Amino acid sequence: MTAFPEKLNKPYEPANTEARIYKLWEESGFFNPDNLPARHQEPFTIVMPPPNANGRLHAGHGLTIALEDIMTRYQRMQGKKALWVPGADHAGFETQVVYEKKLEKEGHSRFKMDRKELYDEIMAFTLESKKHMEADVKALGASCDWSREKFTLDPSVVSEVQETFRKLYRDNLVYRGYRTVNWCTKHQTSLSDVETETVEKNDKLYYIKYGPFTVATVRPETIFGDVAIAVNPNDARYKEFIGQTVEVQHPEGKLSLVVIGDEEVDPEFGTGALKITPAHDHNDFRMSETHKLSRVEVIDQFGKLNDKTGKYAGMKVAEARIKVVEDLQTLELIEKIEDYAHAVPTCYKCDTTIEPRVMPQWFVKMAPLAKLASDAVRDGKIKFIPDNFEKIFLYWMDNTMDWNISRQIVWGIQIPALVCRSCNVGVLYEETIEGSECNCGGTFVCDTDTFDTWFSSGQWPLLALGYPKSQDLSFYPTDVMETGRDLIFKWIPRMVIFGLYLKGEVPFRTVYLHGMVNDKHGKKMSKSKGNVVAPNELTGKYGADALRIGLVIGNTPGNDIALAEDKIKGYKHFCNKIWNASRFVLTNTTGTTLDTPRPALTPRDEEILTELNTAIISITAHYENFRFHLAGEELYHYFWNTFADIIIEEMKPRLLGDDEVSKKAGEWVLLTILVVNIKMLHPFIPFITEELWEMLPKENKQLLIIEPWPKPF
RNA sequence: GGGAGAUUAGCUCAGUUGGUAGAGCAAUUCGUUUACACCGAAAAGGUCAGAGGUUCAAGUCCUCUAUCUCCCACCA
Repeated sequence: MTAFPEKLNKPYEPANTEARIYKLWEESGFFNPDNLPARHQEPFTIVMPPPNANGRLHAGHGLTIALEDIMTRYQRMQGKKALWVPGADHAGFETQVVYEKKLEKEGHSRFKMDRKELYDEIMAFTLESKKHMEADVKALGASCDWSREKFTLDPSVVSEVQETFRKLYRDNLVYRGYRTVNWCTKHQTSLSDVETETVEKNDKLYYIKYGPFTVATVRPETIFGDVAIAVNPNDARYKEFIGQTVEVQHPEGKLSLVVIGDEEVDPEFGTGALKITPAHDHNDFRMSETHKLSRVEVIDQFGKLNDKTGKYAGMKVAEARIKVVEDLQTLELIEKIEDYAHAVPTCYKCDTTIEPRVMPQWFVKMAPLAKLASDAVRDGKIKFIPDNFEKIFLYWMDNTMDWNISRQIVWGIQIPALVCRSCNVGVLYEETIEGSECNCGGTFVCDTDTFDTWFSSGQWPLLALGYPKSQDLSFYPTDVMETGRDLIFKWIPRMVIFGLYLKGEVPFRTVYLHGMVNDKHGKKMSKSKGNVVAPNELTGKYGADALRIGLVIGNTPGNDIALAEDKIKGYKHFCNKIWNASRFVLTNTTGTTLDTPRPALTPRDEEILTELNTAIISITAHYENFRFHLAGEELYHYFWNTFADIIIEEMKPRLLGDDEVSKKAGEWVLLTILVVNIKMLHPFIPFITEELWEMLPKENKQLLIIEPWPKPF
């Protein structure tokens, strides 16, 4: 009856079993909900946040995969029609940056390459990297349905994303605006607000004598683009000047500037008088709209001063600033210079200071869409775990600005639009033909810009389920969106908005946000610090099971986790404990199988079963309420400290004794507890539990992955 | 300038609805008991940041303070 002992070699070696078990699952087809037994009716759906296809998985992905697989496996065993859709993200700007670095190393530059050539090269690179990423996901034991895998550049996805743009355009929710955008002078593209990072900088605040005023500025080099001086309308010092035109001097000549009164000017700051440069400052730009001011561009796309600046033309901003200040000092126009600490937006990828530029770009009108999302959340249609993220979400939705969705890079989904070469107006590609004439007399040409990555990934829950036609939309709205807490702004709001806008339903009912996975001292992992721990190294060393349970236990939602290798090692010991306890039970209960009816039990046996029931109820409740760290901990302690240390030890004399009745009862109790534990541990440590399940004595046994969840006895 | 989180054993962290503190790792002592030394047994270790308050009862709820971390922010 027992074919197992040879297999139960000691100690447990994950490397020998994981690949084999994963293959077994894949071949069973049970990752695909369509193949599950008929009793699995009610859907449970998670759409995987698509990892970037440009590299391998990092530790944060490990936690994502672990948590989502725990949820999926649990719900599958609970009899749900469980679907977990995997994916891969082309990650537009991110990938382009990765590839540019590669080109730089090889002495190339994307700016010297043909569009198509560059796109094809990045595509080849991405598709190759994608394979490694997928292998990492599989190595972690992810029970996702690979037959439904989507890539954000699949043709069907691309056309649907473009269709969404057309719909927004027709609904007057997307427009081509001529506004200041966040321009990265290194990467030569605009960036959305969430793609910039503000860093504290110590600069100087220059007080410049400016006609009858003294103005305070950190950017004297933009003086050539000044069109006005702004003061607060209630400021008694300057009131009389409002509406007048004053003459001011700068190193290259004189300017006539109108004095405007604007409530936004803080009389307390600096001198209370402010120079207005609409082409190079977000705030000044807005005032220029209110007061109908002209805009004079003096800095070009490379961050150099242009020919409107006389002798400064061609200088970079930093250099020009020094020169202009020197020359102003010579002219005795600098009143004083103060040290000034302030926050400056930079490109989140290269730290280059963002140069605000006025450019024609596509924008999504956020206010009406954000309202859809915040209303849905206020109505309780989406639950946040932990719940304080609801407040953060709502604050952001109530204070949103229009979203710049056009990027001047080739790697991404092209915007289906035509723009006029002379007046820069934009129209839909399908409505107007390339080369036709604009009302202004100019010619329409294809817009070469691509979408912000978050424009496509924002539609991910729908796209992953084959929107708009697929039958898989019966899985929408999905149950859980599990992702890193850093995506609360970048990604979550866009998905809620697009879900509601396109389908009229929220994309998910629960948002579960995990914290960042840091190094063992709680410090952020980074390549430069050399403290990066990759999941594939840890799975190789300790096994995927140990990594999974080690990542989840002791980690509460929303809070960061310190990933100590010793901890993972500790859980490898736990796996070994399970292995050995199972070995003992299996070799000492050969007279009993899982099909043996419940024998007469001793009072102590009944007590043990009552205790087991309590554990089942408690652990199941933890699973149901997303308290996976508690489920894991309780399983750990029940198995080790109660089952192995007490119950098994207590049973030894009975198993070795002559009382056959007592022996049979003991065998039955041990096997029963073992099976319940193997099942309840399965979502955390799927490989070792499936391997052990395979060795359990039972008639007509199927895979553990579809075994029903244990119920109290 | 706003907001969130954290402050519990040497280290990293749990502690779900309030009921006299827990885990992993580390450290101590003992034990080669035929599942497991990737083990077992035993012991040690914390005025739960501080101060008030509510309560029969507070690590857990309320207020304030201190320190740290992170996020958001177009006062030049």
